[in-house]
Parts: sequence; C-alpha cells; structure tokens
Amino acid sequence: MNTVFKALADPTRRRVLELLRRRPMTAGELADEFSFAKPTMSAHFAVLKAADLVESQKDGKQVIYRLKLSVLEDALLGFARTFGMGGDAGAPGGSGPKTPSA
Amino acid sequence: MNTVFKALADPTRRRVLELLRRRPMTAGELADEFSFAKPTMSAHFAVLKAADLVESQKDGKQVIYRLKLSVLEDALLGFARTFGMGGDAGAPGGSGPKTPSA
DNA sequence: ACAACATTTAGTCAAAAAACTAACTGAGCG
DNA sequence: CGCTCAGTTAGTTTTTTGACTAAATGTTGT
Repeated sequence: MNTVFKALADPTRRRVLELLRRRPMTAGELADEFSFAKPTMSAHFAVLKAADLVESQKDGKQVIYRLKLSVLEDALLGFARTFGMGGDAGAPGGSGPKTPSA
Repeated sequence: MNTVFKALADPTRRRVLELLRRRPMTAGELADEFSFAKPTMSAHFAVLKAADLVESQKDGKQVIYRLKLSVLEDALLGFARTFGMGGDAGAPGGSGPKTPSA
C-alpha cells in the first residue's frame, strides 16, 4: 500500500493511470502522450508495475500496459474508509487501535 | 492536488492524519507517537499544512493540529471518481465502468 | 527578568527520485 | 544474416526528501 501511494505521488504516473483507464495501451503509445524520453517513461511504468497498479503483456515487439482497477480501488477506497468516507472501516468512537507499526 | 498526493506518499504523514481523524492533537502529542526527533515531525506537519490537509491553531505554548477532512475527501474521492469509483465524475465515454463497486 | 517548556527555523547530510544519453535485448522483416 | 523498431537496462547527474543536531522563537510561571 505504501508503494501504491508512492506511485500516485507523481503526476506523470497518475496521468498514465488515467490514460489506461480508457483502454490498454502500449508503452510507445503512452510515451507519445508525454514529452519525456522513453527510458524515463519506462521507469514510470516500472514503478506502477511494482505497485501492482498495472500489468504488462508482451505482444510481438510491443508491450501492452493495462490498468488494474481493483488494486487502485482497494488502496484508494480502503484508505478513504479509514477516515469514515464512503462507509466505515476504522473510525471507532471509544479507544481504538494504535497500530504502532510504521 | 499534487501536494496532497505528495503529502500522502509518506507513511508517517498518513499515520499522523489517522491520529488526527479521532481528535485534534498538539504537535507534542503527535510527536510522542513516533520515534523521530521533534524537528522531523515538525517538518512533516508543515508538509501536511502546505497540502491543506491539516490546520493549526496556537493555544498558549502548544500548537493544536486538526484534520481537514473535507480536503482529504475532495482529493481522494475526487480522484477515485475519475476512475469511475464511488460515483461518476469522469467515466470513460466509450467503455463504461469496469468494476462499479468491487 | 529569568528559567523552563513547546515548537519551529537553520543548516547539514545521506538516500531516494526523476530526468537524461548510450547501449543492450528481443521481434519481425527484407 | 543483418537491419530496424520497441522497449528496457546501465550509468550518470541533479533535485528532492527525510532525517539529524543546534539554535532561535514565543509562552508561561516564579
């Protein structure tokens, strides 16, 4: 989950995710949407993949990236619910968990 | 919004927000929950404040920090809705929501 | 006024992040 | 086979981040 938030910290990567929300795209197609060099984009893809936010599939000489929406959902909405948004998952009224491990 | 995601990228800051979700706390109280030096924590508070995720109020020689839930909500749920989660604010036109509430 | 306390500011440092160019790997084509 | 295209890996550089100690600021009690 920390990797997810780290991945989301960069605006380029957030935009990659937004592009992938519509359809899977090849590394080249994605890279064309930005002004960065390809290795730079490749590194961004690697971060997204390490966070399990995208999956890649090789197709001939291209690599197709696809959004893993459920992972993004789990992280985002899961965290949101921690704060009592969109449901309830961690906002007790009495004395709750300290969770002193971080 | 970028500042919000940058702020959320650090686990210490996420935990500060979680602590503040229950009640406003002073800088010292918050700092006591962590093993870092106080100036380190102060810097984290500054990042959260710059992202407008918390507000501070001076009370004598202490500083009380309070969570700005609505800002967190706007950023988090707003971004989530971009992906068709928890509502609709930017769902794909050609291909509908893949996983409406998984 | 002075001391004690809570917090922030200043300055330093090491590690991580984000970018680049150059070189490599693997796939398909003539 | 040798070329070219798509993408990644390697290596370097600059900037940002997250931590620390020491010192400054501001507040309260004596």
